[in-house]
Amino acid sequence: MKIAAEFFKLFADPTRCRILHALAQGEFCVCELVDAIQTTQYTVSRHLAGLRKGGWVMERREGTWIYYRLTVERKELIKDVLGAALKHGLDDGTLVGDAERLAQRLALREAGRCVLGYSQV
Amino acid sequence: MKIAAEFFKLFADPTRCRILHALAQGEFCVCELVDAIQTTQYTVSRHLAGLRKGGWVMERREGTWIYYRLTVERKELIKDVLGAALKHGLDDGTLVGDAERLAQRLALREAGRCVLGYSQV
DNA sequence: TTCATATATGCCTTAGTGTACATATACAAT
DNA sequence: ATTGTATATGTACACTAAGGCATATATGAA
Repeated sequence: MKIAAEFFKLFADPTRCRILHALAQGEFCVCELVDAIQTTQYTVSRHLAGLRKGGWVMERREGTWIYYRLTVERKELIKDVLGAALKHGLDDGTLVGDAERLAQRLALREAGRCVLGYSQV
Repeated sequence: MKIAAEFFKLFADPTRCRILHALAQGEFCVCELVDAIQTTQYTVSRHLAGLRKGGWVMERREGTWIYYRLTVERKELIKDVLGAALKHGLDDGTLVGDAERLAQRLALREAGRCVLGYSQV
């Protein structure tokens, strides 16, 4: 039973919920997530570390950038559950905003530039 | 955004997850839930109090028994999300066992008897 | 009124968790 | 080597939350 509870715990935190929703739409590097989720780098990194340890996400290095994506085995589960919740209007607009910011970052990625949007050295 | 996180937090605890899954299948009184979930009375009562305050469940008194059920507005949301998770095999058998015990209690209810199965006076 | 059953709750301890700050590591370029 | 960028992590702190224990409340019966 703890399996189910552990699973739902993934979405029980706003930040992690936003990260998972972003990754449910594609592969993103940490700085892109930081920009989209509008939080600090170490917060995102920590959540990703936990998700990685739990086998929910995979990483792929490309230079200094590290791209994260949902693992194949769990991708559908996550998308289905998130979809079921969103179908009932559980998003207050935050996830939509995240998606827009992610789209903007994707444009920058095309230009080969990955600029940190957060102001913390 | 906190709305979604708060919602998923409902299922982030094994006991509460089992209670909600039980209530997703019908209306049950506290002692029936205690028996099915196999925990203490005050634990169930506490969770139900929280769920009531959050507007997730409704109560209906009948003598000394108090029957709880999911509120109409949120019933489908809960069932859909739980269903999506269970579809991917997230139950280790616990929820199935709970359902069986609930069925047994329903038989007792027919006989007009609601006996506490937990041994704590 | 007294007793039995069913449910709720105040208090406490404990475990878990999310974030902030600082720092460390990894890679690329000059 | 040094600098800059991107990411990870050790430590500490604050906060939440779940369960145990005792007790209170509510209803019904004798």
